[in-house]
Amino acid sequence: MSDAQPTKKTSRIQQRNRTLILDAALDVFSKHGFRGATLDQIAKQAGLSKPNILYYFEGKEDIHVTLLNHLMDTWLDPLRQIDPGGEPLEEIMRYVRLKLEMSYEFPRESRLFANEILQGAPRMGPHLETGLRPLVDEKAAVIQGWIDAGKLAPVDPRHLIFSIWATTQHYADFEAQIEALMAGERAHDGASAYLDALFRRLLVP
Amino acid sequence: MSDAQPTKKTSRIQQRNRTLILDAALDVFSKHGFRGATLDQIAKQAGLSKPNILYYFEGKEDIHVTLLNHLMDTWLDPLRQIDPGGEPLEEIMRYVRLKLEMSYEFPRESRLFANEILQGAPRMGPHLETGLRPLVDEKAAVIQGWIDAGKLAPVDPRHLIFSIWATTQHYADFEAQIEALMAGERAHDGASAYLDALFRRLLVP
Amino acid sequence: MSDAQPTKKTSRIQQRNRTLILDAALDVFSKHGFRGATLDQIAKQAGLSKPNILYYFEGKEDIHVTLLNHLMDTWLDPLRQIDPGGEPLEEIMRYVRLKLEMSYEFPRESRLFANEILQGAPRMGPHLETGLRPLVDEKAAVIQGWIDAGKLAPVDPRHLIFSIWATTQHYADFEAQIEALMAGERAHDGASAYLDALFRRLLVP
Amino acid sequence: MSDAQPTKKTSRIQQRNRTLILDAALDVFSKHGFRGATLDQIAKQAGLSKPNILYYFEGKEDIHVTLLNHLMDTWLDPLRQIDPGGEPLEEIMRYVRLKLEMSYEFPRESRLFANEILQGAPRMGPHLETGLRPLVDEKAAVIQGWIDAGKLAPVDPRHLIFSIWATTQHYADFEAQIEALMAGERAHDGASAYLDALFRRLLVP
DNA sequence: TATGAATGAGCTTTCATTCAT
DNA sequence: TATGAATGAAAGCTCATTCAT
Repeated sequence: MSDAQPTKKTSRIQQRNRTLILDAALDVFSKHGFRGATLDQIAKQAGLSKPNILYYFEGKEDIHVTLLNHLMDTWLDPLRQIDPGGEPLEEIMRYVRLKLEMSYEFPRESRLFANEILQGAPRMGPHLETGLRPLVDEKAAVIQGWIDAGKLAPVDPRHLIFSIWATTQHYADFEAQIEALMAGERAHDGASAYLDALFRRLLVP
Repeated sequence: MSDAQPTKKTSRIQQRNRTLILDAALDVFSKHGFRGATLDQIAKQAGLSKPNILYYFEGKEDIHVTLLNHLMDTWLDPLRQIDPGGEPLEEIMRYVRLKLEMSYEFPRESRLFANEILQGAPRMGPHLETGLRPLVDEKAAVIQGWIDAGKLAPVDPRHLIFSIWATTQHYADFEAQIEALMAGERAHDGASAYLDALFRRLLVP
Repeated sequence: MSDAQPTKKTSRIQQRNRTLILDAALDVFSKHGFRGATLDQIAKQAGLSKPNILYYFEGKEDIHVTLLNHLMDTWLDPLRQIDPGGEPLEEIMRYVRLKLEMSYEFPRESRLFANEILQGAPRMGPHLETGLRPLVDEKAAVIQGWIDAGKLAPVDPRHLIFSIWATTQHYADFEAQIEALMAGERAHDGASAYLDALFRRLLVP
Repeated sequence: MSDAQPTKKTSRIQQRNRTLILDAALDVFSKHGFRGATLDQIAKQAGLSKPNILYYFEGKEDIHVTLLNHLMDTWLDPLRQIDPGGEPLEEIMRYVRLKLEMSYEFPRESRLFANEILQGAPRMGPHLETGLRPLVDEKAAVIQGWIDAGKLAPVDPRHLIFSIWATTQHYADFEAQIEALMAGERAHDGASAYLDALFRRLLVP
């Protein structure tokens, strides 16, 4: 009835609702894990009815997988930005800095990811093998090249990457513990200086 | 030693079954998180009936809390062993080594703990504030003393501890990811050498 | 009157199902007591699925409490109707008659109530103290006034009320026993005449 | 081994334990009803282990039935004592007095019985029909005889008996309600005088 | 006699999902 | 699009009863 344009291309409202749902789901999944989260919680947080949630997504798992897919893209962006033509030490240090900032700005994303890996990545599908691995291989080779060229101290590039992930994401993933141990202090400032020293001393040739 | 007074009368079979249950529960909880774990899984893995599980423990939460209590003790042992009278750099490096070994030998414990912290530590009760914090405060002071005495390079002791936890536990907690990225290689050997270098270079004055 | 504002929006079907459930629950609770009743029985009797029952009520206890709340209102109505301005003896005798009729018309309600009181009224909450007591105090005072005015023989008004409750509700609460002792005879007619004599002779000054 | 007399005649300890169990069960059953009571509660209250309870009785129902059997005997004793050769009015009034005393001295028994009847007497078996009924028939005939002889006012003997039961047992069965309505006052004294008046006025010819 | 240990059946409740509109 | 209504499956837990000693 009426002019009804071919509405197949996801209307404004559709886009808005999908976003609402994903944001609510990110909150809930990152807080309670996949099994601990309920559609009721997500629906309530999104301000939509439960069946309406399932109009936009095929099920609980679909929401989770969609979140992980979106996440992987932005999550790996800093790593992609490591420039083979840049100044080696500064490229790495910038990566550390970016990852730490992401940990503070997107702790929910960090925890969602941590939850998934912690449980054996049952819903990551091929992402680790076909998405992450080639990128890590590529950047590890870049770093190895820098080391071979004497621009960086000789360290295992993969373990270097792991330790950057571990130390930066730790501030998001283990926030409950850090809060309990730092009380009032904001951990942020100290972390930034500390990690800068940690990796700089490791890597100066 | 060994005259076994009839104290609390936990019979042989009781002790055996409690151990069976706790071991099975450690498996299941560390794999699926608290909410994701079911008594059925635990019972099956323990080879006992579900009501029998509840004969030994008051409920799902009781099992989980018991595990966490047991865990905290052994988990913090390496930190307790840092000897204020020892050689500073070697005390720290031994701590790193011990933590990494625990990560390899007790990955389930590490993941159980990570799961709990990740979700805001809802069942850790007073452990973080009254158990962990004093210990960390104490050891941070020891390290600060060493730094003040010029025995270690000046770094924030708390962030140092966090980074040791993060990097060592990472090999247990993110094992799924590491497996995907290291393929055949055993991460262990490389990690040991890498972390030794990472922290040694940071700390030599 | 009747323009039906969209107040709380209890739809037709909702109202119907809530009524179905409450009626089924009245049956089951009055027959087996709170603990003896099961949601399965209620669901079956109501013709609904068990989870659907819990869509309308928060749980077994909620159903029971709702029934008791509804009940108290109608149950005390005859007592409320005792008119301080009426003819004393006839007011009392009408109360006896009404209570006996309720006992025959609503035996399930009587038994539900009896079950609850018999077990110490654990789910009646404040009803006895704040709902029933003031009403009884008030009516007892009215009766005492009549006695003081010489309109009724001097008796303790509270015990009078108790005995009216006891004798009338007995025909509902102890129906199983009465059936066994009266065989074919309908107890109703006899009861009506008997109680009329019992209380009339007591109260004529 | 040793002299071992033929132990089939229930030893001292057996008798003691059966009594312990029955007393505990009376407490628990009268408080929570049959379904609401658990063997655990009974065992704890009796100070015996659960399996030991089942050594003395065949099951939960057996305990309950045993209690009811014991009960019926003593419960009907006052009715049996009504003496056809006695002074009619005083015989009845003594019965009222005895029943009221039992209500105060054995409220648990009264409630156990009330619970059972209230739920349709599913475990009373033939007691009502073959135990109670003949006795009531007999005593109703006695009373009728007294009425026919002009010794008592003409009332229906069965309803008279019902009302005596109802009014006296009410003080035990509805104790929770009475407490709430009488607050501090002991209901006992008032009840005795009130019921004496109630039935005396009814019955004087 | 007595009891730790064990369990099948059943209970209330939760939850992802579907139905009907 | 949107949502009240409905449900099968499964969860945690209880309990009368049995087993084994």
